[in-house]
Amino acid sequence: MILKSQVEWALHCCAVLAGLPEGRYLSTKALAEFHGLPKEYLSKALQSLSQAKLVESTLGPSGGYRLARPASEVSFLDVVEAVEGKERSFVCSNIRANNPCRPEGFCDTGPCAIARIMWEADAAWRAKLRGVSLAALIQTLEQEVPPALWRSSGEWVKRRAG
Amino acid sequence: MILKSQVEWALHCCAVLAGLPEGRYLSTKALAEFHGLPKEYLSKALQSLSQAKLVESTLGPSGGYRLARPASEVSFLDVVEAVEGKERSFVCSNIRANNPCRPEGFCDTGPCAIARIMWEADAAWRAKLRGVSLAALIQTLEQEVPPALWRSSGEWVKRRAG
DNA sequence: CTAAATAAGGATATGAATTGTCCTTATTTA
DNA sequence: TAAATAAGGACAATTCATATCCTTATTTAG
Ligand code: SF4
Ligand code: SF4
Repeated sequence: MILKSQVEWALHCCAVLAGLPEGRYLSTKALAEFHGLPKEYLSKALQSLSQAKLVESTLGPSGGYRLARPASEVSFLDVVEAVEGKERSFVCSNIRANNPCRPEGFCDTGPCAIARIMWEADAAWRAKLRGVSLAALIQTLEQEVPPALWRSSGEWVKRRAG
Repeated sequence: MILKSQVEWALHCCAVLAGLPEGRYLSTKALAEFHGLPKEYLSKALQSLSQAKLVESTLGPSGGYRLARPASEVSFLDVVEAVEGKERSFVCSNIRANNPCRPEGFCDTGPCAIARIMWEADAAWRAKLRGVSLAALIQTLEQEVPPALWRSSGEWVKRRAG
């Protein structure tokens, strides 16, 4: 059960977009270069973010993406679900229905305890992700990333932002 | 990010084994019939449980599996990790190393904030699963499963237990 | 106005993981 | 002694993640 690498890519891209000067856009090409990723495939992840309304896009030279909301109002969960989907990680194939002791036409009432427990764990995972915003991430990164690298990266991004 | 169906199978099998009379074994064949699953493939899941020391096995007629510990001391997490592995769901491919602004030979100190946050969510998921034992599951099931079905299933299992 | 740059997305190829089957071997009990 | 079983190796089928290529419509820069 491994998250797709697009989740990591999307989180990194959102972190960069969150540091963009107000109103500017950053293109797929720039984001791909900055992270050393295949442009065409990264594009799919960005399209997922766009479909989820987390980012806005514009066309043409100086086009690209920007956050559709303040970074404080975009959570990790938003990004993860945009890429990975909202489905729960445990899917019940209802194998209890195969129990040979069941009377004919027996019908279960709702999900069983096993599924409920697995889903509670899933909910705990999502709650944790919901509790962290991109703004909080940026704040942590700013403290942790060496100042020289932080500054040069910021300038690189501004140079490429249309 | 979907858990393999073997997780569901393993949990169901453990639930059945937890209800087994003291000291008896239940075979792969019986477990497969009870759940309507392919015997050969279910066998792989049971082997995982065996390798994780959650169940004990014995050979020959009347052979099969039984829990290696009291049901109160086997958690959902034990079962899930036996089948799905202990690796975290978020893997970091360290794409920050591709940042074109990095000085040559720059070396990061430890995992970044993105990875740490994802791993915290993973830990929350595992904590939830660690908090529920097979004994607790059985108790819930006994309350929820219709008494007639509960009883007939118990008898079916006893008949097949070697 | 024109040409270049871009997002969006369809089609398709590749590789890896999951799911499933089949067979052999060693062991244990009936 | 023979049947039943766990263990596990080999392999096939399917699904999914990853990646590339191409077309289209739109927007801005020049
Ligand atoms: S017992 Fe629960 S997890 Fe298993 S098949 Fe039924 S609903 Fe699904
Ligand atoms: S920023 Fe974090 S998640 Fe991204 S590559 Fe670095 S350590 Fe991994």
